[in-house]
Amino acid sequence: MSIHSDYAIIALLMATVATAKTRRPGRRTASREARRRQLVDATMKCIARKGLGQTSIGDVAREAGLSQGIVNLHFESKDNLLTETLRTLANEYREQFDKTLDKAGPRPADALQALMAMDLKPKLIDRRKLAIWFAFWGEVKSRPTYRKICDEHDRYYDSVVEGLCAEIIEDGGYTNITPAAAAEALTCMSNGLWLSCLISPKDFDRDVAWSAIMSYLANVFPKHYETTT
Amino acid sequence: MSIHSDYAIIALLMATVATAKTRRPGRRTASREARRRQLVDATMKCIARKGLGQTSIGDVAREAGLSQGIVNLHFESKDNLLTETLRTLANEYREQFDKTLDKAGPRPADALQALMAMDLKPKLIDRRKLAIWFAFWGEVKSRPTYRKICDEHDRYYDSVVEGLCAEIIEDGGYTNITPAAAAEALTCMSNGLWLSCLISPKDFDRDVAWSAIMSYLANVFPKHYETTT
Amino acid sequence: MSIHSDYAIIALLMATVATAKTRRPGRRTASREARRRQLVDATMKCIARKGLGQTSIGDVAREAGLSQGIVNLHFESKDNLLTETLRTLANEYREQFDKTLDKAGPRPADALQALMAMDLKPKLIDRRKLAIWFAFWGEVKSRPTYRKICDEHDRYYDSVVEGLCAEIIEDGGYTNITPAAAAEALTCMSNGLWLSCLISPKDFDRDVAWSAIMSYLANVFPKHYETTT
Amino acid sequence: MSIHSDYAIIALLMATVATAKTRRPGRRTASREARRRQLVDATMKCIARKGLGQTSIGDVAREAGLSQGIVNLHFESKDNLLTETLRTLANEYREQFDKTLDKAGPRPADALQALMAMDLKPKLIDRRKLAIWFAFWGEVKSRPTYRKICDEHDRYYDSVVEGLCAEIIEDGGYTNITPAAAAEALTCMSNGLWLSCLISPKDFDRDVAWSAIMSYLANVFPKHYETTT
DNA sequence: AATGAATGAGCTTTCATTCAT
DNA sequence: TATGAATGAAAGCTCATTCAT
Repeated sequence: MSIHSDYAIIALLMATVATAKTRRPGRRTASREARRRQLVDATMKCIARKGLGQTSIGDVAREAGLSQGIVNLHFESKDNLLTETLRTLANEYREQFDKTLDKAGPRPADALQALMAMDLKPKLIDRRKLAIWFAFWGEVKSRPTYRKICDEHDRYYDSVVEGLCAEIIEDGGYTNITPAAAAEALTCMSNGLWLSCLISPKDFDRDVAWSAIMSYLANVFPKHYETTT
Repeated sequence: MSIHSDYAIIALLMATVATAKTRRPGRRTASREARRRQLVDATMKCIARKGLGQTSIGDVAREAGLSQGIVNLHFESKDNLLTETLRTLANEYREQFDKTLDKAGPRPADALQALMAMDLKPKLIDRRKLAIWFAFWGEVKSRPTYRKICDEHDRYYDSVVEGLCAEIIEDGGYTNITPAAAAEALTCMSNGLWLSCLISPKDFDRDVAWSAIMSYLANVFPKHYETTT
Repeated sequence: MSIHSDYAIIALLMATVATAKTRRPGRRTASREARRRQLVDATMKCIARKGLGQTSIGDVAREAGLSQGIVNLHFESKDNLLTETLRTLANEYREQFDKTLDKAGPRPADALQALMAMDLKPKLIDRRKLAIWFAFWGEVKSRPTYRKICDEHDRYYDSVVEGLCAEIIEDGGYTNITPAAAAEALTCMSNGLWLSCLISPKDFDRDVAWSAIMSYLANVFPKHYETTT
Repeated sequence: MSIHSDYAIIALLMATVATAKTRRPGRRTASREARRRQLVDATMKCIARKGLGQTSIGDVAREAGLSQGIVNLHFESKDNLLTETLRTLANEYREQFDKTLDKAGPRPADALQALMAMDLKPKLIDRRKLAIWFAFWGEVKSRPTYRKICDEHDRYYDSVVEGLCAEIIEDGGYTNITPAAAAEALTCMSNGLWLSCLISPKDFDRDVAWSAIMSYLANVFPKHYETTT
């Protein structure tokens, strides 16, 4: 991990360590974890294709090529499966996030740009994944558990971005903006771009999206980013 | 309507005029429309409280203080009710939007700021309303009808904002940004702020959100907006 | 009426005089009867098209171009409507039957042949009418009222046919058969032909059907009917 | 099988071999088939007692002593259950039919008489079974699937009877009738007798019915059947 | 006499969950 | 560990009937 991950580590400590599952050591554990992951993957496919409300336990089992009872065997309830799916989704994102941070090199400006770019990468912004995120966000209000997971996930993201902005602001001696406001603007832009991509996939233009982000960076942090209209 | 509504009118023409229903004049029409509206309102309340997937036709009827069969009597299917609800939600937003545009006065910069402010107004950004938007966005991928309505709605918003940005850019002779990129950045920020508000209501700070938006405007259009950190 | 109608009269007396409705004399009576008949006709169309089980009161009202509540206003219940429809169906048949008998002339053999021919007439044996008969027969077992009406109707038919056969047998001095058996054979054949027409409309051949009946008459009453293979 | 079954075989080939289901061999198959049959039996009982239109899926499940969901588990829809019930009814009849043909011995006249007798046998002509046949016939017009099954069933019956008549006619050198007409007359008489039995069970007299049929045979095929008035 | 909005019971169907194998 | 038959609660929808207008 690079130096910037310090923020990541802090954020990690802030967040409830929800992923620390009780892993019984032993022969069967691996197989058990594999089955769970297989089911979570099947769930994601189903949600992306049919939507969260239309995804039944039977669909998931069929998608995974297994039998009816399998989900309750491994997750005890549909609720657990969905929660686990959301957690996995968030973890996957975080892995990408941390990897991106690692690769970006030591300069905060590069790291920030790399993170913004990541959110627009075709792999991540593919509509199926977006659909899953929005499916869960759609239930956030009525499902405290989902809200909590998303909240942790967001806080982690925000804290890293805010840290990077703080470094850049300090480095550039900018007085036109606070780290918090800059981070808020950037993260919100990212999320908003996802919505555009979900709703108007045909009109969605990665270049315009990218120039929207870069125009912000170039105008707010002119010493660090060049205007490239 | 002020001068800025020209964009609104253009956008209006672009959008399918879905609301032009054939209303037979007569005694019962009013009552019938009122019932439909009553049911749509009840639906919104239910979705906000329990989520879209957990809202049954029975819940809606109970919320409205009417009988089981009432929804199918007036909407023929749950699907129609939900579609109508989304449409009503979008129409309500548009009314607010147009009214805001009207009140803002003749200067594009004022109009743009007023629109941004509107999205943060407690009344509009109240979590219940947000929850409904996200509930529908969560189904957009698997429900083409929802997608279409949201798409039209977004296009209207975008076209107006882009028009305002174009006026401002021309007026200020800005070369650092295109109208499209500025509009994309602003609309995405708005949507992203909604997500923050939905997911982290306790941490959501209207002032930070507002300064995020204003910092963008002040930096991108410095001749039109003052820095107010 | 011709002489053969004596049997008709006897049968008539045997049958419960179910059709004697309480007709209040007065201005509105005619209009009221007309509405009832209009609804009965609409019912027949619906049953022919969609089947008895799939015909709702709403369908009937729509077919008649009237409003929802009209059936209950004029018949008090769906049950009454259906019963009245069956009665009307039977009455229509009887009118045809009596008219045929009237036209057939004084000789029993001619009358019998004319009745048999009537059952095969395109107008009567049109599949829509058959469908209605079978729709009611299908419910006979579980609906005593239907059974009663059909029973009366059949008894009338049988008694006339049996009477004609008796005359023919006496006239020809036949010893090979009883009137009851001959009548049973003929009426059953008629009904059975209807079933063929209903089930295999494309293969149903009126000529074969007619020759089946005539072969019976020619062989059983050789002095009265000629073989016409 | 006796020699007469040749016709049965031909007819069998003509008919769509709908019963050849893909039965996966294995443990559960037997049990699954048994459940389906149990449900079909329960359906027959319900239809006989309450009529087709009044038979709900819940009634069938209760009759079978099982739970609500069982029918949709094994048949996927009520429609499938009813279709399967009709098919089973037709198959049962065919089994009886073939068995009767087998037992009747080599002479066509005997076989024909045995078939006619079979239709009047108390076991077969019991009103409950008749009610089921008529229940389905009542829906034939509006349900193409029912019509098709009944059509196949009838064709089989007809082809066998017509074959027997052809043999008898050739053997006796009869010129008074064609095989087709004779077969039509006989099958129609059988069906018509069922209707009598359904509608006027108290007046229905097996002896009269039988003498109606025999009178036909004796008069049309005098060399093969004796007059027994 | 006629309408059509409203009701609520009852239907078919779906589906999370249980459990014997 | 895995299966899939079975359950039963709950869902959406239909419809005969009622009733204010």
